[in-house]
Amino acid sequence: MRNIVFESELNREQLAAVTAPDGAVLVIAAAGTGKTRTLVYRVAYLVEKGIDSQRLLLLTFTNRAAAEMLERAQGLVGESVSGIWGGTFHHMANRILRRHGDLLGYGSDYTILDQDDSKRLMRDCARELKLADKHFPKPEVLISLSGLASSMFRKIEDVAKDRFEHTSIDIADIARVHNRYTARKRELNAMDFDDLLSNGLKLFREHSCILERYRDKFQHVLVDEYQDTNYIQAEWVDLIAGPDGNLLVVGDDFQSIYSWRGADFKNIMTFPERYPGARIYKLETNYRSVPEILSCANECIAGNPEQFQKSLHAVRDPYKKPVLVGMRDGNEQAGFVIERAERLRSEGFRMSDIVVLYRSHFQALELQLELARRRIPYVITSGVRFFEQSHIKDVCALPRLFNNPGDELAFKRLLGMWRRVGDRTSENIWNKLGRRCDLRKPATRERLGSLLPAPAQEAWRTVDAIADSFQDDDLFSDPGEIIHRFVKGFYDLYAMEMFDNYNRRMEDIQELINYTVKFENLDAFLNEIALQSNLDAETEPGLGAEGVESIRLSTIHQAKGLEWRAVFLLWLADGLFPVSRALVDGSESEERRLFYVAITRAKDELYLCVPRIRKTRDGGVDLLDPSRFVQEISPELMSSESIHAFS
DNA sequence: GTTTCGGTTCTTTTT
DNA sequence: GAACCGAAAC
Repeated sequence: MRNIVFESELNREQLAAVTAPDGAVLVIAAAGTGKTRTLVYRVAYLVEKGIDSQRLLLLTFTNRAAAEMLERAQGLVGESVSGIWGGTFHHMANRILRRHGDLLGYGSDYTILDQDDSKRLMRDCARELKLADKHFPKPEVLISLSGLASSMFRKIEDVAKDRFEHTSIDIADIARVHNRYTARKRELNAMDFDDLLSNGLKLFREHSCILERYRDKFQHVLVDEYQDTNYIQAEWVDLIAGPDGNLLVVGDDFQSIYSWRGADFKNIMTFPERYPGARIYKLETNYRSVPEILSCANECIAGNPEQFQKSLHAVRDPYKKPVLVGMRDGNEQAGFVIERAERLRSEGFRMSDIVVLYRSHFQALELQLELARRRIPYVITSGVRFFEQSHIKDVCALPRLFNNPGDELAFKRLLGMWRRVGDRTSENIWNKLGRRCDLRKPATRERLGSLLPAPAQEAWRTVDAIADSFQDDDLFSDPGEIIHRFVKGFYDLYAMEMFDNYNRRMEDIQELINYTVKFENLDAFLNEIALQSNLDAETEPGLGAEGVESIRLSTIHQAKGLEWRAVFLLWLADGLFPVSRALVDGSESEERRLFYVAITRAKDELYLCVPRIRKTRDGGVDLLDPSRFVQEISPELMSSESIHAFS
């Protein structure tokens, strides 16, 4: 362990927060003020003070944030932080529920429904109740209602009423689907993401002995991005820390961009009331951005007068103003970004110093095409998450079923790939097998074979052979080997027939197999992938799959907490950003916070792209107004450019 | 009765 | 792309 001189490695604001005495601590950390640094040094400080790292709990919102913090902490104090419990709220809840879920009536082998699973399940419930017509809310909407109900501890009827008060939607129908969905999850011994949190809370509320155990275990609780906590998460943190516990939370109300999933920045605002003795520290010295960018950010904050006003103090030297770029359409925008990125590169920027940010995934389409055409390497944090792609879920079905013979969804997914087996057939067979299917038992496999229609026999034989070979090798708990043999024996051919981009998908699967090496057994692997959204979160930022320096393309949400030397912000037009929906449902101020998050990602250069027209689906064009967020910034704070590539 | 196929439509943000 | 829908095929 190297000798850390806290006084010289931190500024006054940071040092005060890092060395804060025990008890409740609130750190208000504006963008770019060294929030992560502060948390990491706090961990180091506690460890140096002699706190056993196993008695630290570090909660974050993303896997990436957790990984980064643990890594940096390890860099500071070495292996002595290896025992720290660090991860997302969902991870921690899962870890605890695996151990004590039986108290809530869950088997310890419960499955976690990812977004795709929940959506399908919800869709099936709606169909079952004959509520799946055009005018009924879509599964995603129903999921989010259920989630809001659970994360705000409100009745589904009330949540639905807020949303559908003046429509023809029958609230009772929503409740019926919701109840069916809840019942189905129980039947499946499954939890969706919201259940992990609400059951985590329920466990603590109803079983004080368990709560005591964890409260004793964790001497210090640290929470990152506290402004994004929802009701449940805040309550859960309150419980595990205890009223007199050592709880340090870090956040910035102005970076609260998750209210649509229940986050409530009142949690951070009311923290001092809930912890009357709490010490409050503010970090306002911004090390990241040049003053010109910060001036724009500060004007943006003023757009939300109902929020706590703050100003970022710059320490960097003046450089140049953010650039407001007017262009005709998406193609010109793509052309501009590429042309300017190349120029930046010739000025000494690395490709990984550059990011392109946008409100919604589809807004990156034209740019992606253009980058691909010109063979410029880029990485994108894609809309479809790695582990939710159909081919990945396909090859995980068999390992899942080996691991948990009661996993109905995995069973149906597996059989669904076989010829002439669809929803109905797999449902019937599942019932005939007694609603579980232990493929490790030869007798079960034989029974399954006898129930299948003739065209599916061939696929069954390969699975039978795989299971058989494992009997000898005792490889049932090696996920990589299961997937490998499944692909070799069946999926390879299947994928070739099914997908036109067969090659790319097989590369993904190979990557998945490599990824399994990290895990000791099947259970650990399956547990992880349910809560992991992307593989590339693990790889070096700025590097593509082959380790090539690349430009990153990302939604603003996914860029939170990160920084780049140059930021391009696309589609700054009213209706696109802010999205039109936000303007009717009153979330304009959240969009403005999102805009703030976007511009504060930039260290040196910021390009605000404002296209004037957009092609509509039917081949016409939409005239766009520049985003109100851009118009709110005083013109003299920006320099203007206009692109006329084709005129 | 089920599955498969071919055409059409849509795309906010994440664990 | 992928989810959905209706029509054709098993």
